[in-house]
Amino acid sequence: MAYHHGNLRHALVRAGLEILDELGLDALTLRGCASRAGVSHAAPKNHFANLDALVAAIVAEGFRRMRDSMRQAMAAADSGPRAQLVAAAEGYLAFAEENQALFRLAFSIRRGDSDSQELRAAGDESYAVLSEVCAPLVPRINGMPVTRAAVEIMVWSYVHGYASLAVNTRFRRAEQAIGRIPGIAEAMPPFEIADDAPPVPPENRPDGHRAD
Amino acid sequence: MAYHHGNLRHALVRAGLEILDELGLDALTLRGCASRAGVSHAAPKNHFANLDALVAAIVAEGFRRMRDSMRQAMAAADSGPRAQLVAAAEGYLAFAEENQALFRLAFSIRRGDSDSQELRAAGDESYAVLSEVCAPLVPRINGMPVTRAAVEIMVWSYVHGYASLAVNTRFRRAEQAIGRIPGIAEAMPPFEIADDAPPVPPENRPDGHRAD
DNA sequence: TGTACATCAGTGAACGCGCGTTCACTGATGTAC
DNA sequence: TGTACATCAGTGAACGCGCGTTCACTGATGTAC
Repeated sequence: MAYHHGNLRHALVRAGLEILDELGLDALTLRGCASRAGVSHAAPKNHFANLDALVAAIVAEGFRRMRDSMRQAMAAADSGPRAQLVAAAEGYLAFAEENQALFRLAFSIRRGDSDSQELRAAGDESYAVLSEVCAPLVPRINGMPVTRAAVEIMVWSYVHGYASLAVNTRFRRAEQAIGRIPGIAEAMPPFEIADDAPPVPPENRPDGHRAD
Repeated sequence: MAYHHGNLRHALVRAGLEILDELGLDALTLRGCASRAGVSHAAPKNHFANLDALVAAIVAEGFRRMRDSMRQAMAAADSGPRAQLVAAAEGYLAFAEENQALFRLAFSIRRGDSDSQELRAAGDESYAVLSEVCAPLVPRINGMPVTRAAVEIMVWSYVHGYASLAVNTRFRRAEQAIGRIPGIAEAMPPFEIADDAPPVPPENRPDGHRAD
C-alpha cells in the first residue's frame, strides 16, 4: 500500500463497522480502527479530530444502512400502504438484528446541536422513510384527531421498542410463537389507512426525529 | 469511619447509582465506586469479583426501582384495569426519564445464563408488573386469538420503545404536543379489556422477559 | 518537459492517564476455652 | 471474665495494559514557472 492511503477516512469508517460487528462496542477505539485500516494509530488525526467524530461518521453510515434496509424490504413488498408500512418495520427490525452493536450505538450516542451535518442528514433520511410509510395513516385515534407527529411517534415507538427488546433482551421464544413484529400488520396502528392518500411532501413532515 | 465499613456491598451499589446519575455511564468504574464509598480501590474485591458483578448488582437495584416506580404510579391511579395499565406505563416512563443512564445500562448489558440470581429475580419482578396489568387484556387481535406473551410483548414494545426514544433521542417537542405516552390509554392496545378479569396467577405467566 | 517547492498525509517514538488487578500487610471482629 | 487466635475486611504500593494525544519527522503529491 502506498504511503498515501487514498481514502483513509472511508477506510476508518469501514474498519469501525467491522469492529462493531465482530468485537462489539467496547472494542471501538481510534487505535483499533487505525490498525484495522492498516495505518499507524496517529493517522486518523488527519481525518477525525477525535473518537467522537469517527463515531459520528460510523453512526451516520449506520443510519444510511438502516434506511437502505427499510427501502429494500419495501421494494420487495406489495405496493399497498399497509404492506409498505409492514415492510418498513421489518426492514428496521432486520437492520437492528443484523447490526446489533451498531444499532445500539446509533441510539445511545448523545445527539445534540453540535452533530455533524452528515449525521443529521443520515438520521433525517432514515426517519423520512418511517414518515413516508406513516403518511397514509389517518391521524385520528378513536375519532379524535391527532397530529402527524403523534402518529409517527406511536408507530416508531412500537417498532423501535420491539427491535430494541429483540436486540437487548431475550424474548425470542415468545417472538417465534407469535410471528415477527406482532400486530404491526393487523392491529398496531389504531389508525385507518387512506389507501389513496397522497404522500406527504417532505417540507410538511414534522421533524420528530430531531424535534426539541 | 471504622476500619470495617459495615455494609460496603450496599454502599458500592449506592455509589454506582449516584455516579450513573451524576456522571453517566462512562464514569462507572470499580475505582470510582470505591472512592465514592470512601474505601480504597482494592476494597470492592471482597464483595464483587469484578466490575461486571458490581454492574449486575446495580442493574438489579435498577429493576427493583423500576418496579417500584410502576407500583407507585398504579397506587396513585384508579383501580380500573385500563387506568392501571396506563399508570404502569407512566411509571415505566418516569423511571426511564429520571434514571436515564441506569435505564440505558439496564437494557444494554448482556443478559445471559450466568446472570446472578439477584439480577434474574429483579428483572422478573419488574416484568411481573407489566404482566399483571396486561392480564385483563383479552388476548385477541381483530378476532384472532393470540398468546398472552404476544399481548405482553406488544404492550412492552410500545412502552419501552417510547421510553427508549424519549431517553435516547430528542422528540420532546412532539411529545409535548400530543401528551405523554400517546395512545396507550385510548388506542395502543388493540385488545378488549375484560373489566372483571381475574389476575393471572404467577405460575401461568409466560416468562417473556427471559424467554429464549 | 523538467525542476523547485509548498502542502498534505502518513510514521513512530514518547507521554500521561485511569483502569483492573495483585499482593503483602494490618487492623477489627468474633469465637473457643 | 479474660486471653489466644483464626478469620475477615480493609490498606496502600506496585504492576501492566490500552487508551488518546503530541510531536518532530518524512515520504508522496501536485502545482508554479
